[in-house]
This record gives sequence, structure tokens and C-alpha cells, in this order.
Amino acid sequence: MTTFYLTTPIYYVNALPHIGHIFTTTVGDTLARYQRMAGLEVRYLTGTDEHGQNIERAARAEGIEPIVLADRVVAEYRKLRDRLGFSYDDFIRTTEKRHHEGVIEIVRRIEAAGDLYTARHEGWYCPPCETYYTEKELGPEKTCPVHGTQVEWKSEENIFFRLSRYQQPLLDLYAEHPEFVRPESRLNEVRSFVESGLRDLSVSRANLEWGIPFPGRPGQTIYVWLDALTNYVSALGFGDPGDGALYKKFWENGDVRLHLVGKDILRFHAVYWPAFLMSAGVPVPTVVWAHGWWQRDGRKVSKSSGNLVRPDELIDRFGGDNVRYFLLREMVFGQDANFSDEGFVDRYNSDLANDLGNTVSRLVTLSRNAFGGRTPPEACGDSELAPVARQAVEEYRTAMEDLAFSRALESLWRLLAETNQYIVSREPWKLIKTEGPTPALARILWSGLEAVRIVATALLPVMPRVAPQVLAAIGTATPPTALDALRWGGTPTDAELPAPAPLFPRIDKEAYLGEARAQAQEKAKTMETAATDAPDAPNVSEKTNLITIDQFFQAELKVATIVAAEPLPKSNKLLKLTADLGEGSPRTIVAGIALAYKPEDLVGKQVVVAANLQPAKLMGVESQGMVLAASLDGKPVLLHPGAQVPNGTRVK
RNA sequence: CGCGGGGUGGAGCAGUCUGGUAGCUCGUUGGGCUCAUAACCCAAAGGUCGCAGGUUCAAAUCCUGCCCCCGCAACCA
Repeated sequence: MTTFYLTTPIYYVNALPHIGHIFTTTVGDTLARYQRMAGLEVRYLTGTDEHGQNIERAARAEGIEPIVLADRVVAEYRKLRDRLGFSYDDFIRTTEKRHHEGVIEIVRRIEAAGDLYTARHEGWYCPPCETYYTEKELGPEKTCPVHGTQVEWKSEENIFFRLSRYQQPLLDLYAEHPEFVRPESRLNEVRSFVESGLRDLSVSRANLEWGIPFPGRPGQTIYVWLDALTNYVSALGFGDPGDGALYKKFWENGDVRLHLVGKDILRFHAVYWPAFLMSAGVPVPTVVWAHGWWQRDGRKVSKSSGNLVRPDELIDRFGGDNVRYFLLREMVFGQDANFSDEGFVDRYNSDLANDLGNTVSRLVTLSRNAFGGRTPPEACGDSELAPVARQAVEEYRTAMEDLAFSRALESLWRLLAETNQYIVSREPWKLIKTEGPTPALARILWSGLEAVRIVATALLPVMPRVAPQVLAAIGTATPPTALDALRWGGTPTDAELPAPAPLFPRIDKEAYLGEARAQAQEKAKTMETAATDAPDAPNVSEKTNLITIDQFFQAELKVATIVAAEPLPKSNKLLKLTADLGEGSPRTIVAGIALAYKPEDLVGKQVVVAANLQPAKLMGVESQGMVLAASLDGKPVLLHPGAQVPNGTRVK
């Protein structure tokens, strides 16, 4: 039997699951379910990446062990299995013993191949980035190009992997297997990266506690990619002293080994990972498939702007399957897509409530009325709808094989539209009155039901819980498990037909949008307060949003006059302000207001400044305070006193 | 020369690789139907496919130049 091994990326446990994780796992799940129905032997893997300095730091900040933090986030991921009906066969955590064994084994093989060497690595290092930068990349005054904070001169021994040795083998791989990277456009990206030259890759860190110790290299810890990527084989028992049957079946002798990834981590999966495997003498994956990102209301999703799409409320409100449908229908696989509450409700109402739900409802009612609460007593093999359905199924299958879920669903919905047209053109409600339950009427209604049955069957991989309900509603109590059920002819004749209940009740759009807005505001509030006491920690528990007056007075807010303002070179958001707080010498304050204010308009204005903030370097300039502004959709609106007051006046 | 994504009827998008009458969903307007979840069916209005050149019998699609928008702290798929 053809094997089909499918993986999602393993998710980093420093944040709660969001729409992106859910999307990738939904895609994998739908594909896994589809391929199972197609008769392949499927194994579907997901999991979590739990090592690294970021986790360590976040845990310490909360005063807990990293594993405790990891456990907490993992619990959230596991909850999604039930909430969204995920059917993965395995969930791997990089802190598990089996994973350690796999990593040790792959390192051992890479070492044996002579692809590891130790070298002193010296340079400017940014701790938050965990990255070295060259002089050229640094900002003014030796600052990190990313953070704008001071970098450190660091010198440490690292283990390097001879990635450079695999440049040509990788190019050969891409040439021989152009399907290795999908979609095709991404292959060019990967190829040109490799063609531009590969440098050896540092695969260890010297001062990293939270990770897997590098075998035979005391003091070194295996760094992220060599650790994390290996999960795809360690989960199959690679490196396990046992029989390794799963590994042999699904990897070594497997037919399809497919990694789903987001476009941001494509390079690691399409370059580093196959290079590691080639070195270790292990087969490379057959496909790395990259998808795009979800945006929120047309903007990139980010924690700081508070526009995360948290899946919980959506699932609570609409159910997991409807969320799955939306995600798969709305994103053209491979490209970025946009999430909005309005778009969600529109999609739900028009596709699920109007088209699918209503079509079921009208057919069931007609049938029940005509045939005494049962399906029509006569099938219709040569229905006009049959060839239409056949074509829809064909398009659906082609699209599903190509991970083009939105196209697959479109073709099913075309069939639904045709079904509605068919019903209208035959006017069965008139026939019931004029001629009664004739064989002709039976064939018409049976055809309609059959078309819907095919749609619902094709939806099983997409909506694993709701699709069976649809099937049950039209007389098929046991959902089929194989794709042959997509052939015309499966609707039972003269079978019991339960009274219709709305499967997809319509949502009142205006009411829902109001509701969603109120929720978002509520959430923004709790997030703000949570951010003050645990900057990077996942906020699982409820936090109160009340502070005491003493806490409030910890912030020294003072009035200051802006005496000078100039833009910061190379920055488009920052202005460098000189502000008089009545302290003798003025302060330098960097403010991210350049998009909303011109420097010349600010000079002479009085503003409110948080005066006892820790100084911070932004683009190499030390900022000695913060100018207060109301934040309106990310655009700052400065606060000014209602009347001129002396500089340094306390605000309370 | 920092990197990347994008500009297609009112909104959101597909189509661009592999040129050949511009398509989908929603919305709007008019009509129909009454089995159905104010649903469904029919019809209409609405687009110089960012701009300018070029190649071609033919360009949303290929080439050149330009304009505009969005993202690029961490996290993250």
C-alpha cells in the first residue's frame, strides 16, 4: 500500500496557538483525511519545539522551570485536537526521550561523515536575536540592526556543519525533483539562495542550558535547527534502539514524505534539512510545501498591535468545523490571505447557511412531504445532474491532490448551485400537488439528494464532524470511509429521513460584529495589564485589570516642552526630540511618531512625558523618557496640557 | 540601489508561469418562485485589469521604465 507521511512544523511553545498554527494543522488534517479516504496508508505528525534561550528566559521571568512552561502551552495545543477534530497520529515534543535519541543518532552519523568541526566564532552578538552580525550590518554605535540595542563582542567555540559541501548536491536535488519545493514559485527562491553560496552553519551554542547536550563536545548544546528538524524522523523511531518499523515504513521506504511549512521557514526545510539528511545518509523528504500567512483586516498579525486572531472565540461561537471550512476556503494556498470578522460571517452565511444548509433543508422537506418521511423510493441513474456531479468530483479531486483547497471547495459549491437550479427548473413542489408521489417526482428529488450527498461526502476531510451530520440528515447514517462513495448512486431509496433541523443557523451579521468588537476591546484591556507583569510569558490565567493608586504613582508623568525635534536618519517612524522637563538640562527622547507629526510642528509644544522610564536605545540613540500619546489604530495622537504650565509639572 | 508582498467593476479576491471574447463571492437594482434557514432561481447595472512605452495578428498575462500601497522589534505558520 502506498504510504503517505505528512508533517506540520513543530510549534514553538513561547506563545499560545493562533490562527496560523490552526491553519497549518487544519490543512494537514484535511489532507491526511483525504488521503486516508483515497486508500493510502497515512501517518500524520505534529508537535512542539520546546528548547532554546527564548523559552528558558520566558520561564525564568515567571520563576518556573522551562518544562513547566512548555507543559502549559502543550496542553493548549492538545485541546485543539478535540476542538477542531484533528486526527494526527502522533504528537512529538522535542523534550521527549525518543526525540533526544533521534537527534543523537543523526549527529552521530553527520559526525561520522566528517561534516562537523569546531571553530572559534567571534563577533558582535545580539542576545535577543541569538545571532552574530558583521560590522557592516550593525547600526550606529554598534547596535543590533534588528533591535537597535547594544550588541556584545562575543567569542565562543561552536560546532559547525559543512553546509557548503552540499551546495551542489542540493542543486542537483532541485534539478532532478522540481516538485521538491511547492508551490513552484518558491523553488526559484530556494534555488537562488543556494546558488548564491552556502556558508557552513553553526549548529551549537556554548551557553545554552535548555537543549540537548552535544554528544562528545562538553559545554556545547545542539542549536535549534539540527534539534527541531530532526523531529520528523525521531517521531518515527529513528535512533530508537527498538525495531524502527515505523521509520522504515514511512521514511526509509516511504512513498510520500511531505512537510507542510509556512513560507518563513521554507529555507530551513528545503536547504538545511535535506543537507543534514544527505550527510547522515538518510533519504530526503519528497516534498516541502509552503503556504502563506494570515493577515488580520489587511494588516500583518502581531502581538504588539493586539490584532491576533485567537481561535478560541471563533470556535466557541461557530464550532471547529466551520472555522476549518473558512480557513480552507478563504486562503489560496501558497499566498497570503486576510481574516476579518465580516468576511467570516459573510462566508458562513452565504456558503454554509444559504447554499449547503438551505439546500439540504429544502430537499429533505420536499422528500418527507412527498414520501411519508422517507427518501424517494426510486433512484435516478441517468439524472441530468449525474454528469455535473462527476465533473465537480473530478475537479475536486485534482484540486485536493494539489492542496488547492479553495478550488476544491469552489467546485463542490458549483455543484450545489447547479442542484438548486435543477430543483427550481423541475418545480417538484408543484408536482407533489398536481400528481402526487410519482416515480418521476422520486427521481427528481433523489437526484437532488444524491448531489448533496456527494458534496457532503467530499466535505468529510474538511468538516469531519459536520459532514456526517449532513449525511445523516439526508438519509446516510454511516459516513463512508472511501472516496468511491463520490460516485453517483449512493443515496438510499425509501430510507428514513429525519425531520430537518438547521445545520447552519444564519448569523445576524450586525449583531455579531458588535459582539466581536466588544470582545476585542475587553481583550485589549486584559492584554495591556498582563503585559506589565510578564512581558514575554504566555498569559494563560485571567489577570485583573485594576491597579492600586500606589502602582499608578510609580510612574512619574511630567509636562515638558519640546525645544527641538529632528527625524532620525534611516528611520521612518522615529523622531528625536529634545524636551525640557524643568531639570536644568533638557532630555533626549526618541518617539515613534514620525508618521503622524512633522518635526517643525512640534517645537514649542508642551507634552506629557513618562520621566522615570529606563533609558533605551532606539536606532542607536538613547531615549530618556517616553512621550505620551493616545494610540488610535496604531497612529499616535499626542497629549497636550489644556493650558500652559511650568515644565516639570507632575501629571496625576 | 536594503528585502518581500501587492495594485483587476462598490467590497473581498481568482486569473498572470503555459498571451486569444475579463471571472468568482458579497453587495446594489428589477423580476420570478413559495419546497426551504428573509432562503432559492432569472436578469441587469457596474471594470481604460496602477501609469507609460515596447514585443505580437492578439497583452490583465511577456519585456522596459515609472507611480502608489502594505509588511519587515520580538513572537509567529
